[in-house]
Amino acid sequence: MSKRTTANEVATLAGVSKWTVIRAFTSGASITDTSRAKVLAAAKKLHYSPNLLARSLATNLTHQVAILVDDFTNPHKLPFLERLTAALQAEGRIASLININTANDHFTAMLHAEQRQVDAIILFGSAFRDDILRDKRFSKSFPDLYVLARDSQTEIVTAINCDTELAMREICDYLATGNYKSPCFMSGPKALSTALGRRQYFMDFWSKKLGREIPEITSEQYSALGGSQSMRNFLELCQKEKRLIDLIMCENDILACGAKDVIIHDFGLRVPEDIAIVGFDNIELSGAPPYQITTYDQPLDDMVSAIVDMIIGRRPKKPVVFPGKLIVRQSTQH
Amino acid sequence: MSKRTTANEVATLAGVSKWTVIRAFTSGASITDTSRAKVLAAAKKLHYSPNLLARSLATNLTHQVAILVDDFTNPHKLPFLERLTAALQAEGRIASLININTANDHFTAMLHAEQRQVDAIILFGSAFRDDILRDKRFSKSFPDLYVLARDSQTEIVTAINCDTELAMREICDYLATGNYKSPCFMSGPKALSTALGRRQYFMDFWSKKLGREIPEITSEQYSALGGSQSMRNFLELCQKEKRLIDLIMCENDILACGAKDVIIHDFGLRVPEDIAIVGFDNIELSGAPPYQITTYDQPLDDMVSAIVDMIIGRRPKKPVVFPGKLIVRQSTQH
DNA sequence: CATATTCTTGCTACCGGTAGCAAAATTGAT
DNA sequence: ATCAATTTTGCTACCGGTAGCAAGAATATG
Repeated sequence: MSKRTTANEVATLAGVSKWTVIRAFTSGASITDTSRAKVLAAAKKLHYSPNLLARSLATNLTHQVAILVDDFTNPHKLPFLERLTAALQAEGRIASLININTANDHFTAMLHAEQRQVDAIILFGSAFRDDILRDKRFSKSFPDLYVLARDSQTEIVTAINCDTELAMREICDYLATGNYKSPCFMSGPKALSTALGRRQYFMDFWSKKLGREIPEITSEQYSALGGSQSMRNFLELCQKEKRLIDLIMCENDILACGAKDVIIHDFGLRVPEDIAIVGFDNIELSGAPPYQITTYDQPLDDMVSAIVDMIIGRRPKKPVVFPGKLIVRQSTQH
Repeated sequence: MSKRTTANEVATLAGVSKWTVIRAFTSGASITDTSRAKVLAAAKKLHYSPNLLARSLATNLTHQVAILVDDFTNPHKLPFLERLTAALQAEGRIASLININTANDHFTAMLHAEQRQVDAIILFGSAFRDDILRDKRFSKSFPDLYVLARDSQTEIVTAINCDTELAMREICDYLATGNYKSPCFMSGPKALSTALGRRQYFMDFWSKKLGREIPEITSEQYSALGGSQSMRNFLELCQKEKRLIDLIMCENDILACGAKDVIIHDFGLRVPEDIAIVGFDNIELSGAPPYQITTYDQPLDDMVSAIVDMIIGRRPKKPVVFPGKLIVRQSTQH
């Protein structure tokens, strides 16, 4: 790669010192209009723009934010990424997307981000166990840590989330009006999904109401295929044991869509007459004609604004939850 | 943010010079095992790791790659991003995700990436008109430019794509065995989609075969909703004019899925008996039970490997196309 | 018009590394 | 043990900016 133009070169052409050049590119700097005009003309001619790398090194501020994602199968990630990048860019920040599915374990990925001096790290996925965050190999100079769309008990990270408690109460209270006898919950990859808290509330609510244990299904991953697979296994088991369920709540919409495919196409059952379905997230697909899943809309914009405001220091850095909105669709008409 | 440990501090603790510390962290550097051990022990104690920012400034190599995306509504983006980030990370590169939907126009976004000294810029979206890339404001020191999953006539960029010509020939030859009388093409946002070449081949093929113009529908954006909207408008027009179509090829799967929703649910038509549907990309959804769209599988891994190999210099930087694979599903059974 | 005040400009030192040369230390051959 | 060859280590200069001080220029005050 050929070298970029530097402030020194512009300075020579404009007949000033390099510091004057820099001042012309620093808002609020003390410089006369004459000098600035001279510099800007020279800069334009040479296609100069300040080297952000050098600036970052000197200021110890990169204006880069790392987003760590481990789950690319859930389409819900896309609108989040869209708004997050847009909001960060609007504040002059740039997002690095770090995939932590591969050999790169979480620790390595975070260390890598830290080596690049990012101003903040956003954990945006499902598999962040709190103990990983407590790794003693992390130095105290670690960038600010945020968890998006997930709860966390760790004081090291700041969790920005939809109000799970409220959401689940709204969902369960609504479902309670529907006379369901055999509800069931489908969670994502074990261990990880606990951080979502949705499962816990649902189980508690229904076991208390019905006075018995509520069955639980686990999906290997947050994807339609994962949801289909575990739904199929479970329904086969049900057939064998001659029992039935009449309601399934899935940890999120993409699992719910996968589950509905199997209920309808593999088992010829009706939704909601035989089995009602509830999801979470309100992804576009859940509203598509073949799915029509009752779900809960996460306040995406609020969450994104909050995290960005905290990162740029416009808002105190502390955990926050936002209320979402219950979306009732055909999958639970009663 | 508290400061990171520097090589100098480690040097003091280990009783060597800072250059020896650096050497301990540089593979292939000349250093005795004794010194390295001393340094590594001190480094561990102080949680030291080299500052990649400073390194980048000195070497003029950031190992950062910018991915510019303008279209977050197509779920096809997600698997691409997953593999791309994984492949880049495997080579020690990190990806910056730049959203160019917002006020940030393309030029600004590219300039921004250039200011951050990225080693390469990957244009991964649909709205990159070749004339934008020719902007004279770009200096010659601009990073390498790649276009992923799209063709380009500009010599400035290196296009990595699925073989459109071959793909469309396979699709059209297959469809030609099906006795369709009134085919129709749905493209994405005007102007932009021309670069995809899919439309052109399809139109040429069928207008030649049938000896008349083939109608074309345009969707405002690459999304299920966009596909639904334009399909609805078109079918309403068809009803009014008392004409019909029996085949629609959509520029990609997400449009096809949206189109199918409308055909089935809004108009009560059957697929494929009344209208057959073809998509492109082979996204997961196109294989889901309610959709079952005949499509064309893009060789994702080949494309990603190629672009990463070019970026790291393991493969000559020149345009390349890879063959994909026709996937016939229920939406075109004949 | 002289002097005090303010604004603008240039300067040194620094951010934390890298490159490559020179001195010091080690190794090997005689 | 001596000297040459090789390896290791430390050094200066540099990457392209920023911070903040001091000198110089412009403006305000008496």
